[in-house]
Amino acid sequence: MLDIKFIRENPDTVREALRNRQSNDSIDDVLALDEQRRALLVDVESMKARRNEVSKEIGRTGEKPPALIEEMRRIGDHIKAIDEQVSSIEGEINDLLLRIPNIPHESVPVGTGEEDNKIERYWGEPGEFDFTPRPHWELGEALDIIDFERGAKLSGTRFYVLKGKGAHLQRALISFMLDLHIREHGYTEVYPPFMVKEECLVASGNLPKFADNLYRDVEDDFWFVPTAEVPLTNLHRDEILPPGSLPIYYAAHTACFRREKMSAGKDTRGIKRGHQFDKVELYKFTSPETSYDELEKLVDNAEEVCRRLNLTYRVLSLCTGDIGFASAKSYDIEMWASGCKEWLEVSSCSNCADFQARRANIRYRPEQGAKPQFVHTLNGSGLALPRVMIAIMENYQQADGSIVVPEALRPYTGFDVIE
RNA sequence: GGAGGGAUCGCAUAGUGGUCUAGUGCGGCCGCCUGCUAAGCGGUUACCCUGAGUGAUCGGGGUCGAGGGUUCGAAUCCCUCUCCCUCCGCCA
Repeated sequence: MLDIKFIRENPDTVREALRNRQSNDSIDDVLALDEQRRALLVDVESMKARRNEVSKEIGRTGEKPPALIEEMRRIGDHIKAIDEQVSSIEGEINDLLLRIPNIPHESVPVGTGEEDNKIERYWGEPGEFDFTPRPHWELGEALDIIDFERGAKLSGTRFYVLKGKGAHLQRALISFMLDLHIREHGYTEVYPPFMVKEECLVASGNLPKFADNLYRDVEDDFWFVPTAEVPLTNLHRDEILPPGSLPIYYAAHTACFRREKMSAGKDTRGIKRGHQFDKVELYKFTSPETSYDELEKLVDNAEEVCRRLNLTYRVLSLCTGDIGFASAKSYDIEMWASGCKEWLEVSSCSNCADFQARRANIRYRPEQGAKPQFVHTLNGSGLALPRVMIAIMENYQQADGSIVVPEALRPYTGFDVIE
């Protein structure tokens, strides 16, 4: 969330940021409430000061003049009443702040939607085929490595079963990606819970606004993670990291669970958008000074996966109208898929600056004795499994319907071709 | 799921209604002393909100797991919750 002090002091900057995001949010209410709150505080705190003074005096002397006790009783009632007002106003302020999106970084292109995203670079060429390349759902069924029918039997629409070499290929990809990031890019592997408490999703920015894309267990207040970003953000919640601890790099493989209600009917074919999918996530805690450099490195770490797999991709810088709620700046990586002939989003890499850190109360001490500051948090997929599976299947397919396994994965699969 | 015990300043502990402005030890930091180191001595040691000031700063409020309650006054008494530990049950 945004700092109320920053909003108070820079209302026009915030309003412009909201406009650029195509957001209807207003900061007028929050500013008015903030002013009310501070006025009440001045009032109630002077009463508390008086009460403390008298209590101390009674303690010291042991005398209890009835008139004074009577005054204190009245002051006590006033304090209680105003405290209740303050906490109710603080609740309102907080509710409002939690729904205001992050301010885009100055380097983010201004635009209204997807069409204004800026293409930063391309890598590789769309493959040439001397036959008509088939979409992955046809290949997957023919090779008996994806079972859509039984997936639906078990769990309904948007579920599938990976089988045989299909399941093995995904597992190989996961190990390959994790090993790359851990051995060569300096990340620490993390295996987090897949179910977390509500407060974790507030900290990450998924709640209160995006509850309709989340699965939950009401009885025990467990929410299924929509991405490993959620538990990773919360790893250091309510901590002050000691000097010298930044940057911290984490990589985690988890399943991700999403309702995808908003996009009902969209992308129902194949494995592009399921309710459950696996992802290797990259996450960084950094100082504010380095976070934008760290974002570039993070994107490059994710791109390296594409390059090692020899899969054609492009990188987009998302415009103000398209970046996520918590993000100050985001790059998407899209892989070309020859069968369905589209660019598939396999990674979204974001610098959330101090937006999540403020919600999660994650700070660091720049040096011994210095004041704590909010860290910057960054996240990016490295990468999302199903769409990489699609790209491999469709781009590495042969005329006979078999699929060649990318060189880099063979140590992990033990087979060179799926046929 | 049942029974019991616990949560205090970075760590360890003291504190059972007012002199707690939370003590002490360890660790950390600064200084002194001493050829060096160690020891010793002295000082220091959290976070949030808010008011005044251009500012270094100064004042006020709050925080003893969280939230409520009793009281003029709560680390301390009462209630609810969370987490940890021990035992029993169940279980991969």
